[in-house]
Amino acid sequence: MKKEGITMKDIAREANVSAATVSHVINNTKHISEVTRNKVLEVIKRHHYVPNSAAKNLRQQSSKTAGLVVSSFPDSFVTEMIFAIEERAKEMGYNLLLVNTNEDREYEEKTINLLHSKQVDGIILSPTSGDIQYLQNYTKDNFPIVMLNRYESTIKNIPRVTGDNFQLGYDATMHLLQHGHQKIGFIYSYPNVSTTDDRLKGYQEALRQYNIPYQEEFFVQGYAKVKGGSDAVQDLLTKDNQISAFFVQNDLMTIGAISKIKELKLKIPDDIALIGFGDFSSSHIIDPPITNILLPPETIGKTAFDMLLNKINNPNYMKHIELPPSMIVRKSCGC
Amino acid sequence: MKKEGITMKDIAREANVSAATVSHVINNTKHISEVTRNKVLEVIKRHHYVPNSAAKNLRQQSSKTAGLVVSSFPDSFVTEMIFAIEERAKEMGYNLLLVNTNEDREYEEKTINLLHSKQVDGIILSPTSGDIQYLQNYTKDNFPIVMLNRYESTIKNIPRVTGDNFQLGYDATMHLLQHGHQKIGFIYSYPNVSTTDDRLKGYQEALRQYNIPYQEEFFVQGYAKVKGGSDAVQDLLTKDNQISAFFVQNDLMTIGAISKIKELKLKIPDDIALIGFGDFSSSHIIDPPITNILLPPETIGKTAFDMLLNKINNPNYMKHIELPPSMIVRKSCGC
DNA sequence: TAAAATTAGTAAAACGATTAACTAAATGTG
DNA sequence: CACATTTAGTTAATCGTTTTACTAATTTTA
Repeated sequence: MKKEGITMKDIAREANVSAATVSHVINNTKHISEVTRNKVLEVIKRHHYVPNSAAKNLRQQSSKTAGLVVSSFPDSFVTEMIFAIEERAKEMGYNLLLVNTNEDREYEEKTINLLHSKQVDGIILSPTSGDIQYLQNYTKDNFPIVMLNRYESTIKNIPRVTGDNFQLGYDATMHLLQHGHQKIGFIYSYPNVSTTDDRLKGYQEALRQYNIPYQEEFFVQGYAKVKGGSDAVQDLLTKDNQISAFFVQNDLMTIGAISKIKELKLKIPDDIALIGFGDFSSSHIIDPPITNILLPPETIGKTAFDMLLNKINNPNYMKHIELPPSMIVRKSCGC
Repeated sequence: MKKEGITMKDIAREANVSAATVSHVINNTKHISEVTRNKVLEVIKRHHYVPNSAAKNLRQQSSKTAGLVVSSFPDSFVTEMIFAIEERAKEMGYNLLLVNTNEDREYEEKTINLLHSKQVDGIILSPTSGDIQYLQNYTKDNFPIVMLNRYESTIKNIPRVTGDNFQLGYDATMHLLQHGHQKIGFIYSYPNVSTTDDRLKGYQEALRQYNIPYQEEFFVQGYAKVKGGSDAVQDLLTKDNQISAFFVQNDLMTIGAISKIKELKLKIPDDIALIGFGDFSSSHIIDPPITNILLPPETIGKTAFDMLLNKINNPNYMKHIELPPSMIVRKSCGC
């Protein structure tokens, strides 16, 4: 499709000025007399002229566009982060190119390449698991990248904002331990990512303080949807029917877990206690209301964008930000 | 930030060929001998060279990027549509520039301008309420736009995919009427948009068939979040405590509505029946499980992208697609 | 009033690809 | 062998801006 649009030259001709003048009027890059300026603006308005930004980008080597690469999608925590980033980008006059890699490392690398070639000014990346050393190709050229929510511990030179997932795992587990639970199932969806790893470390540390040995079979993976939560509960209870509590790592799985527990005619929190991650909106009307431990998606999102902006404006910018978790105590934990 | 990247010329020089040859190798636009091709590819690989797409776009007048402009965000129906569109775009080799207008008409218009100037190949738009005649500036130049989910009835020449919201309103209302309800509250969030209007017409038509006069005060607006749902319920029950059923237009509001109903110590469905829109994942574990009427977000999303592609490839493409609603009957309706 | 400084605008060279039109060498054909 | 065709690659124009370096006219200054 050829879009034979109006160009700056056309505007210039019609306003009897040079293209340079039109450009200066549009960008306020030089003082142009009131009369000329108005003449130009009038022609622009009349034709609904908007400058071609491919040309502009090409010339300026910048696009006022940022890439946002997430590794998974419809879980309310991620959605809200995306929303916050979009909002912040908008405020700052940026656009956002959104890509979901679906936890595919290969695709992630291709995406970063593509976005880079699209002249985005920087990328916010929530990495998949797996080796992301390829990122060093970009960072060594100082191409601005910041890591969102997850990080890769071997890569130190990329700014990042994450939650304090160690603390999160620790707090949630501690809370359940304090209620007297000894066998606590840990249900997660993505292996080998910092969020899971750190929460597990927190979980282990809490157990250690209670002198309870860590049992690997209580650390169970499931598909990050409702079904995954149900299956994980089933799996865990089959392994050991003494398990009396679950700590579930995302909202859909939490729903699945509850649904399975109810299906098994077990009572929450009397037979099984439960803490879920993230404050999804239905938590408080579910019976019993769910106790959640959470991180602030909006803050994480906005911070990520601000970091990216800093990195764009200052190649030496470097910071690792870790936000603390908080807990909304309702009934499912046994309180 | 200047990114002094490697250009095609650099690759050409190093491979001892012309830039044209490099381009041909990359794009397979001309037969190049095996030996030259490999030489070029080797140099490209060695430098991690990726063509500058600002230049490419400028030259080709196309960007393989589509704009996606939504009017609101974190409600699972919209999220899933976005997800589906992103997925389809990816399959088709497109990228997506995502903007949320937050129901702001002015901003919507600015956004369309901006995206247009960014050389997107087309735009998928879920319009705000209000006058969108400005779109005609684009359609008359055959700039590809398709309307998603909502439409504006005065604009006929833009392809669109929506749900059959008349049927949806009709079916939901009918269902409640069949359970003997006479006074049914209709809780919505966005006025003057086709989705609301059409559902209302369906609601009215159903009432008409039962010879029940339409009462405008049962048609109540609320903020599209949990709180909005609670407030609307409160508002309606204050107006008329004979109201025995609610039809709620989005997931978060449904949750708010339930929460308020429970707070008032009313039983669902005995005292108050309820049908919500959209199949959010917690519907079935809420007590009682919620009856939902819904539209298929994935189908709508994918269809929208396919339509856009059609429109991009054929300026005369024109179609209005309307997808039928379906109902998931659980307990909250009184079944 | 002559020189200097300011103002208002322009010409033309980028930016980095694609692609139509061309050339030169190699191969095929009668 | 002479001519046509195919193959492999190149040259240079082009896309639509921005921006540096320039000019010409006007105003200020001494």
